[in-house]
Amino acid sequence: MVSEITENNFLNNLNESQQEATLYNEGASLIIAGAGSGKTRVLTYKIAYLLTTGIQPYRILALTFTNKAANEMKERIAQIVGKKITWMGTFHSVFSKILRQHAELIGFTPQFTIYDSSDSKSLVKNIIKTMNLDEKIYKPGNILSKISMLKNHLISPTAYEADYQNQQNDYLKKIPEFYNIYKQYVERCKHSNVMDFDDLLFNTNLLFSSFPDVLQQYQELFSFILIDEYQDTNYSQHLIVKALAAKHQKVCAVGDDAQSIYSFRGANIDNILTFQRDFPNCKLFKLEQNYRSTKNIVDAANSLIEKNNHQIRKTIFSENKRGNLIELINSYSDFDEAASISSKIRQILRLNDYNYSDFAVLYRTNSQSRVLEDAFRKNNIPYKIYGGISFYQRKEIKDILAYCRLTINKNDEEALRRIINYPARGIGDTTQIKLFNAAHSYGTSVFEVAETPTIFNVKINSGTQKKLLDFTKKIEEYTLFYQANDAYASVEKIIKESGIITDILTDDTPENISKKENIDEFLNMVYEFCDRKANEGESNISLTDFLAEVALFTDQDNENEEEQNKVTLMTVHAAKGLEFKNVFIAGLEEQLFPSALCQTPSELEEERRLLYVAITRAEDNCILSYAKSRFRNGQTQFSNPSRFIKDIDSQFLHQQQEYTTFYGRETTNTFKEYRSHTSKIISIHSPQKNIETTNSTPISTNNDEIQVGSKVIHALFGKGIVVDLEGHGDERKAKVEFQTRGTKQLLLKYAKLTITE
DNA sequence: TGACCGCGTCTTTTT
DNA sequence: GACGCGGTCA
Repeated sequence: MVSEITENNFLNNLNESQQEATLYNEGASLIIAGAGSGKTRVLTYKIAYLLTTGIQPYRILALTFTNKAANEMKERIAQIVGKKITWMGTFHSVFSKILRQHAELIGFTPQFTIYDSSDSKSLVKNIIKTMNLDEKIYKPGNILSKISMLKNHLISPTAYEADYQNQQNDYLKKIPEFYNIYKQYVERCKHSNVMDFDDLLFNTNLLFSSFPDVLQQYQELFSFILIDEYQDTNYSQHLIVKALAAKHQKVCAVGDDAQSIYSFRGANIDNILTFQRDFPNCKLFKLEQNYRSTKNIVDAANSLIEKNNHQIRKTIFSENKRGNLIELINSYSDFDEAASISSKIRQILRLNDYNYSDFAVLYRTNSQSRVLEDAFRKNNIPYKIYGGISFYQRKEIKDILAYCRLTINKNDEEALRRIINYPARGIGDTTQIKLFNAAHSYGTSVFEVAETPTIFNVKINSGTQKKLLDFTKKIEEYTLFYQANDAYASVEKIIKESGIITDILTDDTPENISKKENIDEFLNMVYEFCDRKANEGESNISLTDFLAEVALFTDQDNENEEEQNKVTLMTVHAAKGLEFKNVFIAGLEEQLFPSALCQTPSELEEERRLLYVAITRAEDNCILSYAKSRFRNGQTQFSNPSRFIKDIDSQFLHQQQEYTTFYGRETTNTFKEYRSHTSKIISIHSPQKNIETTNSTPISTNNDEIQVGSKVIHALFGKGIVVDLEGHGDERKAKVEFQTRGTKQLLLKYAKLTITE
């Protein structure tokens, strides 16, 4: 009865193609949903509709890209049909829950803890160090991303070793020891009863393939599966979906190939195409009407994305009003850019009925936020900032979490390493090395060795032994405590008794005060977590429950209430799925957007998609901006406008008159500095709409032109003469004798030398 | 053992 | 500019 009424009501809110996509539930379907085409709405209504057909809420599996998206969708579904679906969240959070249920089958305990990226990196570093390898050759970051890629393709160390080609390649790349690092990494994670982010997916696949009865249990449980943002899933995730839906084929993937921006994390745009192959009777729906943006914004975005070769062709259109042209601001410096954006925000606010929260400034890299923040503070523009150092990455929070982790999982090596001597308790490097060595040779945990060092033939003096015992006893005490108390009480006890709070309160430097505030905030979050769980009907919310989720939290997940009416600052990646009335995209320059690290055609296409995502966040106004010079990596660098600007059809663009943005003293300095450096460039730029990026003279000299004897200018060291050259490609170094700063070795990749004659 | 300093390195995006 | 590392000194 109730369901019929609601069903009729909510389906009226959908257009024809949205309705078709919502109502088709006989088999597999793929919904290609253009930006702003009401994708979330379709997904929400589809789930709501399924619930009205009698499917139980716990039998729907809905996978989203962020926890936040999941929570919002859950709430909306509850509003529409009054039912709460249980299995909804990110791949990582849903499958970590499932893994806990069956952890023992694959050699873990249900209390396994989760390594975040910095824990993983620290472990890799440690392995490299203990293997006596050179960190310059075996760069932990590179090694880790290679490991991550392998795991995302389900290539275990054993499988890696089995393929002779791999060793051959590593040998050629001069990292022959890679396999051993990978092997050790996996072994040590397992010994530590720990999974990293990729393991959550890898081990789910392992669980399903090794235990068909477990797989079958979930195949039967989930009678319908929906996945959002399919273009950003990786192979490992794709296989999980394939396995779970293999029997009933009731699966619906929603995505937009044009918005695929996570290939660096292993996401594969082709999963969308593979999806159709894996589910042969898959029905394809396209949502092409954009409800979000003005015609100009949609047309401009279309004209940009057309320049990509690799894409599913579709026609996104808008029936909204034409709207304003995309505006293009150019500035002399990043500093000016920030000032221009501030004054532009003020201007739009004056002329229209907007709030601060209707504005967002998007950028390619987090480091760009700094100048913007300064300008906003100066201009009294309230702002909130996402990204950068995550709350959970702050030292004081990680320290507390490490105590918590060790409390429930004594094998968690990175947690132990972090706190065994923090706060300082006289267990120094020498002792620690002895403990770790013994643990590895006896194949036991470091914690166990620390408890009873003599059993493992570790020779330490009685003083140190006493200190170790104090430490392990303390942790054991927390363990007993958490088993009988709730998460809040446990965390509170740990904060108070571990000595962390005492250490921070010893003196009241501003850093310590802020640390104290963060700790209070953290405790508050634990409280809210318990509160929320209690409201959801769970009792005995323990530290394990909290830890199981906290590792997968991100900053976006805990929006503050006070953050209401503020301008949003974030990276384009973080803006995925969001929309704002007015969007600024800052730093549209070569070397920055597209990033200097993206060189191959496919990488450049991803950068272009990234800009497409950025532009399509805008509802009413979209303003692009670039600066001629930018303070980066400790020095002023010059660059040309982004090639992507000329990818946008000029009929949708309005370029502000050149060089109108002068703000304050700093600008004048920058301007002078700029002129003195590049007196040529000023005349190159014609004040026309179309910007010629291809013909403008590059500001820094092509490195190949530099020879021994070349007279050069360096932005910081001034004039000099090249006296020696060595290396090739990115490694190419020049020895330069500067007139006033002596002789320096410079990596040409970074030095940006200019030949003067 | 810990605090501090100076040097060199490296700079993308994040579940 | 920020960070990590290694060396030095108390």
